[in-house]
Amino acid sequence: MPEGHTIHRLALDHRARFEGGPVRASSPQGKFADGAALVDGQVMTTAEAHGKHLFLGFGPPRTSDDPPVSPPFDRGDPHRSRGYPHRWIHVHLGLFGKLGFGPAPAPPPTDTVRLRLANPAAYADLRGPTTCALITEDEKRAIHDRLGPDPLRPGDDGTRAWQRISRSRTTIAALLLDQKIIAGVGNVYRAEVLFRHHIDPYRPGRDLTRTEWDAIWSDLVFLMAEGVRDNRIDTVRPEHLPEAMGRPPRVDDHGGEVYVYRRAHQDCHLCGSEIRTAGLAARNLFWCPGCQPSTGGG
DNA sequence: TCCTTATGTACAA
DNA sequence: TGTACCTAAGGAC
Repeated sequence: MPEGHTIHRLALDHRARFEGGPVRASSPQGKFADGAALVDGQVMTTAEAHGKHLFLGFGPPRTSDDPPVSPPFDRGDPHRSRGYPHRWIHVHLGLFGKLGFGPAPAPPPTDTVRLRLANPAAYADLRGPTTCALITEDEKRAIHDRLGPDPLRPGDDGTRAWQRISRSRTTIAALLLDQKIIAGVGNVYRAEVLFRHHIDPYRPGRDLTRTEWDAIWSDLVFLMAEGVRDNRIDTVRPEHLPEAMGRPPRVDDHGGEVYVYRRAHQDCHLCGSEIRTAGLAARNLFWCPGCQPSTGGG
């Protein structure tokens, strides 16, 4: 169930359990056997996310022969300043991938576990990723270079995205899923943020105003940070929650409250119109024709 | 037990 | 635009 918030949360969860100590790595499924063998016994130096991409950093353990490391060179990561090739495991969950954590002792893995990481206290099992590969620092940089700004990355802002959106004839719904333009937004946040800002998903990017885009960006910063904190997507404002409006809560396998995502043919919580759905670029789009009217001309 | 579906992406034609 | 890829859950039989 991965949009950007999931991946940033996974980076935090890896750091909490593994950062700074040696980790055992294995690939019970076998498809990542070579990569797992290369990082087995190394120290996880950090874990970070950009959009839906997860990067787990590894370096050799320090020994008593190693010189002490002093700031500012360690940057919290002595292994990267000692001339060793620092390695990364690049993970992309795709549509089906999952990462599950548990306390030690780890149970016997099933044969779908692509990568198991373990230390004396915890384990993590990766299943079904679209990508799990060992990469270099240069290869990692290339991935960052082809991704747009991420609402969850400190220091990123929406300006770079706006430069492309404001010149594009492509619909805003398609642009929001284009990871080169903005990284981390998936099908749920796309549908929900357009609803929250009353924007017709079919409007061309260049018909948005700067003010509208800035509001969308800052709303994504807010919503996705909440998503990291709660580990789920909730997009309904307090005054529109089931308790506030006296309607039954959503019964669904995703948990969070939403306005339009996967609510096709149901009534809009706010205006009562029937929520619509349509295929757009091989994904299901959801919107409310009442709250997100086409602005004419298009 | 089979079929469908899913919060994703890449590549071919 | 279509299709391939990866997994698991839920529903229909």
